[in-house]
Order: sequence, then C-alpha cells, then structure tokens
Amino acid sequence: MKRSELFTKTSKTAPADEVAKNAQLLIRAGFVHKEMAGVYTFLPLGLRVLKNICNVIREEMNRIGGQELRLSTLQDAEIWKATGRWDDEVVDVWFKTELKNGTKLGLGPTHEEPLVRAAKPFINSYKDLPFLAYQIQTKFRNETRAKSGVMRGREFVMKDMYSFARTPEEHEELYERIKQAYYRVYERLGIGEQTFLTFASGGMFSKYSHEFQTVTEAGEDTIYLDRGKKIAVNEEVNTDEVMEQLGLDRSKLEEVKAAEVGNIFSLKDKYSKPLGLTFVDEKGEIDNVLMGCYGIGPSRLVGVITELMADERGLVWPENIAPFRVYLAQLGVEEEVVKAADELYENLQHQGIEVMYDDRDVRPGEKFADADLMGIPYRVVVSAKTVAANKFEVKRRTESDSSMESAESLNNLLTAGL
RNA sequence: CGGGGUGUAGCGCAGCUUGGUAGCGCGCUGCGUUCGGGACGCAGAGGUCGUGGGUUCAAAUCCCGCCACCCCGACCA
Repeated sequence: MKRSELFTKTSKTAPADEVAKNAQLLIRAGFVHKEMAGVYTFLPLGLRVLKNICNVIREEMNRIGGQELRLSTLQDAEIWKATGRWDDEVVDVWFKTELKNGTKLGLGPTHEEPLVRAAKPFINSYKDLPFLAYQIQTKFRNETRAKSGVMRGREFVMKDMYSFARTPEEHEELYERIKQAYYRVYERLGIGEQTFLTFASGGMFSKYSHEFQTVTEAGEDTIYLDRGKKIAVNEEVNTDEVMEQLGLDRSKLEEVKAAEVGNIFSLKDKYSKPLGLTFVDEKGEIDNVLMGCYGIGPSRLVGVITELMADERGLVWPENIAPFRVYLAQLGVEEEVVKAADELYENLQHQGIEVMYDDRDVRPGEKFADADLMGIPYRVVVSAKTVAANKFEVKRRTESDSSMESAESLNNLLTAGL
C-alpha cells in the first residue's frame, strides 16, 4: 500500500489520558483509536496485525482438527438460566439488553451455553464424538475498571475453542493436544520464550485451570515461575497443596509480573449436564459429554506483544504478524529514484511481500521515524545514492546498521522464511 | 464499587489563585527556501473552554449538580 493513500497519520505525542505503553504507541502510530474506556477501534494498520494474529491461531486450531464456526453475540437469557449463569450475582460482567417486546438478551461474555445448544441436535451417539469447535469473535464483558490499553477492554476479540469428549481419558487427550497447539501459537507469535504454562484458579469453571502467562512488567498478574521446568503458579493458587502436586520448591520460584495470554479449562459435565448434552455409548447407556474450553485473546495479544517488543523509537512487530513486511522509503523525487522505487514496489508485491511504500514528498527523517514507529521489520531505502550504486539499502527494525544489497540479495533476504 | 485526580482547537499544554470575552507548540492550508533521522521563513484556517444550572453589569475563571476520562484498591467468570 502507498503511504500517501493511507488515511491515518502518525503523531509525535500520545493522548494524555493513556498511560499504558501499548495504547500510547498503538495510537501514536495510527493502529488503534480509543472509542471510550476499554473500547478500541482497530484502524487499518492495527487490523492487519490483529488479522495476522488471528490467522496464526486459526491455522493452529485447524491443524489439530478444530472446526471454526461463529456463534451469535446476542444471547438468549433462557439457556444461561439453565446453567445458573444469567444471574448478575453469578456472572457480574453481563451487558444486558432487551427486545422491543421485553425479552431479555445479553451480549455474550463467553459461549459454552449457546454452543452446547447448537451442537445438541447433532450429538446422539458415541460415534458423533469427539470433536473440537472454535470461533474468533468479539466478546463483551462489563468490567468495573478497564485499564492497560487494549489489554483489558470491555469489548475485545477472543478465540474460544470447546472440546467435546466421551471419556475422561479422551478429554485429557484433547486437552493436551490443544495445550501443544497453544505453545505453537505463542512460538509463532514471537513470544514463546517469555510465555509459560501456569497453574491457576479455575474461576467459575473448575477448581483449577492452566493459563499461559507472558512475562512482562505490563502484566496484571503475579506468577511464581520455575524457569528450569518452564512452569509457573499464579499467586491466586500459591498453596502448599499445589506446590506438592506440581512438585515445585517454593524457595526456587521467581516472582514476576505476567499477562495472561491464554486460559484452558476442564469443564467435565458442568454445562453438558444442565443443558442435556448427552450421548448413547457402546453399551446403549446415556452419558454426559465431557467438555473443555480454551481461550486466547488476539486483541490483548496485540497489546502484550507491543509491551514486550517496543523500544524507545516505537513499535516492533515480529515478522509473522507485522502489518507489512517492508517499509519502502523513497528519498527524493528525482525521476530515476521514483522509477526505481516504483519498480521495486511492484516487484515485491508480485512476490507476495507486503509493502508500505512511503511515496510522500517529505524529508527522510520523517520517513525513518515513521518506519520505526510503525515497527515494520524491514526498511528499504531507494535514493539517488542507491540508484547510482544499483543497489538497495536495507535495515532491520531491530538493528541500527543498514546494508547495501543487490536486487537479488534483497530478494533472498525478504523472501527467507516466507 | 471505595479513594484520588483531570476535562480549554485533531494532539500536547498555558490561562483559573486575583472574573473583563482565549493563547502557545505540534499538526493542517498557501507561497518560498530546504532535503539521509520528525527543517525554516512569511501568510492563514481552526475553539459550544465536557455539560446543565446558579452568582454577577460581565464566567474558561467563583458556587452546585451531572457526565466523561485517568490512577490506586476491590473485582476479573
């Protein structure tokens, strides 16, 4: 895309009411716009990142057999009453509304109930199980206090997967398969090194759960980490019982701040039973389906990755999720420079490399500053100097030195890993 | 939800104490000079001073209510 056609702009200053680094940088770079507290609009650049994150997650969920669907946002109170979760005393984050005729509705904060009801007509026999279903959808939670920029909103994007199994053993197998897929997701998103499986409270779902926690000062949770074993314990379940169960030595644990980037739960028959999701087994007997639920917040990940990677010059995106792979800066408006830059832009695009082509007639410093602020992995400069040398100047976002590359070496560099 | 703070141009801020009809920087428009790390000059455009009420000859400024936003805490299925 040509920079001159992008409708958003960058800014040297961040809004005074944003304290969180992720929101400040994402707003300055034109990736998001704050609509109200805890509610952010994803602008073109931010949406590209969000979509890239979603696609990584989608690929990993599909790889393990997940079937993508889309449940409704508007929720019927009746099925939630059946599980006891319509009551504001039980689930206090509901946004509730109603139809013109007075029928009560809610905006989905999670989706166990509707999925169970939607699956019920199709699940009769043990032959219909197991299966995994997931969606990537906007969730609504009426948090009493939104904070930390896009990391804790009232409206956010969530990937929620649900597993349906016949036996505890089968459930465990699915649970483990999904856990491994989660590891691959974080690895591909570039935060694998800092992300740890964490033993945590099960909240309203179960006694315990597993979280995936990314170590960052911007995180809202405190976890106790055993780096050697690569596991951690959330402070909310930092008990002797848990220590023993996990074989951890409290004196060897490191206390760190972390952001929850995933949470997986074993639900057993907690929702299948009240909603009547049963199947007939091989012996002809009726059993409850055993469920699990598995969440990842893509919009929160945008914030977490920002917090983790950004430096003093701005955003830094891992190559897998950057809005563009290359920031092409054309320096000067001489005919041969424009021609060389236009040609490179066309060539890169033909190879499927996404390019932000800064074709504006502005000073070099502004282009460099924008390339850095936006966090694009590679900056390629075309100027009178590079044209004269018949080369291109390349610099990685994370490095300070640039190099002169021939058309061929540039091509090899940029297509590596694609 | 408890405590604290802040609302003035798209963004960052000053003005408020001591009432007299709004200003600076960035950004934006035009012209010119510049051109490898957010240039400079000249000329411009842009504001219901969050909102409603009150006091006053006169309110951005003083008083009261409300709303929004931020921070700390509680909460976080």
